[in-house]
Parts: sequence; C-alpha cells; structure tokens
Amino acid sequence: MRPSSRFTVAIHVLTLLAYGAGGEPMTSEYIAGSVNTNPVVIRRLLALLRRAKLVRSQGGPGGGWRLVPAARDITLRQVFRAVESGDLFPLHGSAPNPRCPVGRTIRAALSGHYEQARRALERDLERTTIDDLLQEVRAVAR
Amino acid sequence: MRPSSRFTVAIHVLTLLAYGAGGEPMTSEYIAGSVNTNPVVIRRLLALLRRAKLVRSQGGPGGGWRLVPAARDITLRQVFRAVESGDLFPLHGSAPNPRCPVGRTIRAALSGHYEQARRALERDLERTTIDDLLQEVRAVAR
DNA sequence: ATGACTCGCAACTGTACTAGTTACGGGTCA
DNA sequence: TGACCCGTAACTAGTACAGTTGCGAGTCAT
Repeated sequence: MRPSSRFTVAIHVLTLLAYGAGGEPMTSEYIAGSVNTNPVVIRRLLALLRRAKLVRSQGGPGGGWRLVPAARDITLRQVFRAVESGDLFPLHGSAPNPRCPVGRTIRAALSGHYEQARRALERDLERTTIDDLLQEVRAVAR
Repeated sequence: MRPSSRFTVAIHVLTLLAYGAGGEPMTSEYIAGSVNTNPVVIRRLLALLRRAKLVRSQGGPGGGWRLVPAARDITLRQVFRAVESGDLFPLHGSAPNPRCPVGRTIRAALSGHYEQARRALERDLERTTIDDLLQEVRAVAR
C-alpha cells in the first residue's frame, strides 16, 4: 500500500457528514470547501465509501451525500478498508533468486508476519468510530 | 509514509547476512544476486541500516557487509523505523478550511489516533526478530 | 607502487501513483 | 424547461521509488 491522504480526507468527510446529519444532504462542492480541495476529488473519494455502503448520493437540486449507518457504527477500520486497497507492506517488486535458500523462502515467511501486523493495526483502528471523532470535534470547536 | 518494498528487501538482506554470519562478509553484488536487483539499490538500503547500527561495511578486497547485533536482537520494528521514514497515515496535503468547525479541529483529533495506531503496529512488529525468520527459512529451505 | 576489489554517492531514467483540474453526459426536481 | 448535482473520462503536474551508469576513494595482497 502507498498510504495517501485519502484515509485522512475520508475520515474528515464522514465526520462532516455526521456533523450535518439530520439537515440537508451535503453537496460535493460544499464538502470540498471544508476540506479545501476540488469537488471531483471528493466525489471520487465518496464513490469508494459508497461502494462500502457508508454513504449514499442523490442527484438533482437539493441532492448530495448522506451517511448511511449511524456515526457510532462506522469504525476507522471500515474506512481504512474502503479507501486503502493495496498491501500494507509490499513484497519484492521482482521475485528474489530461487536458487538462494533465503530468496526462495523469505516471501512466504514474511507474508504471514505481514498479515499479523495488518490485523494488529486494524484491531486498533476498530476502537475508534466516526462518532468518537465527532465528539472530539464538538468539544474543541465550541 | 508511502511504504515501499524497502521494508521487505531490508528484512531479506538482514536474514541473508544472518544466514551467512561467521563466514566472509557479503558484497553488495552477492546480496543483489539473492534479491535479484542492482548492487547500488542494495548499498543505498544498507546505508539506512548502517545509520541504525544494524550493519557495518568494509571496503577493499574481501570487504562487504556484516550484521552488527545478533540476529535475535534485531526486531522488525527496528528495521521498520530504519527504512520507513514518513508518517504511517499522511494528514491533508493542504490545510482544511479553518472556518469549518470540523476542518479546524479534525487534524488535531486524528493525529492522536494515528499515533496510537502506529504504536499498535510497532508493538506487533517488535514480536518478530531476524532470527525468527532465519529459523523459518532454515526449516523450509532444506 | 600497482592493480584488483569494494563501498559511497551523484546523476539520470522509466514507471506508477496521487491530487488537482476541465469538460461533459445523465438523472432529478420545481 | 432549466437549474442543480452526481458520474466519469481525460489530461496535467508533482512526487516517490527502483533501476542504471559512472566515477571517486579507501583497502589489501603482491
């Protein structure tokens, strides 16, 4: 994986949607104004979150984006999996030399440890929800 | 951070050095043969590991690279910190809108959670040593 | 001293990914 | 019908990484 700011922006957007839940749907242009970027960037990102069923969109006047689950039911782990696709630690670009005892076996050995590390990371991300962040934002922002 | 295959290659190289410890130092050309890449790529990577005092180099004929600590004293966490410099999850590229309550506060809220996630990851990486991998390689490769 | 050997490092290239931007098609609603 | 908004393709610019070449500098045996 080559982590991008997508994860950060996705959490920002979801927190913003939770902040405004109950009112009008938010347009990508409005969201882009909070994140300080381009509406198309936001729509591309939200398309990933929609695929994970975390948001839904509505066209036309008065349309925009809404959260689907309650904020307390969205964990950072779900967001992470929705927007970061690749491996946490990539293996070799080109395969190591199969005639070397280490080169021949290191990838199989590593992938197990990498998988375990990814699980440890996701276990931690699971502890925080969008609602947790919303509470922190509300506490500081007043 | 944009994780690269550097982490994988670094572990591969350290395991290889541990595999050959006690004999001649290994040249970057020999190591490159096992990893299947260019010697300069290996030297660049080993320069990072040397800065972390995990290896040392020796010029001239019969020179090359050696492990400094014992393999059982090198954890994947040390390797990770030696070769991957950036943040695990980058924050926004450009700062969010300070006039938005969420945009104004989300970064501070997130950096704490990111730090905690990084610690969880490193705690897991600390459980595995180069010697563990060497044993796995020896078990499979015979 | 000489020459083979090895690392150290700068410079350059190709590739890939991300973010940002423009443009336009298509569905929705008053 | 027209304003609104999403969906998506296409393009650009910036950045990071892997790979490669070239050359300087230190080391060792003879």
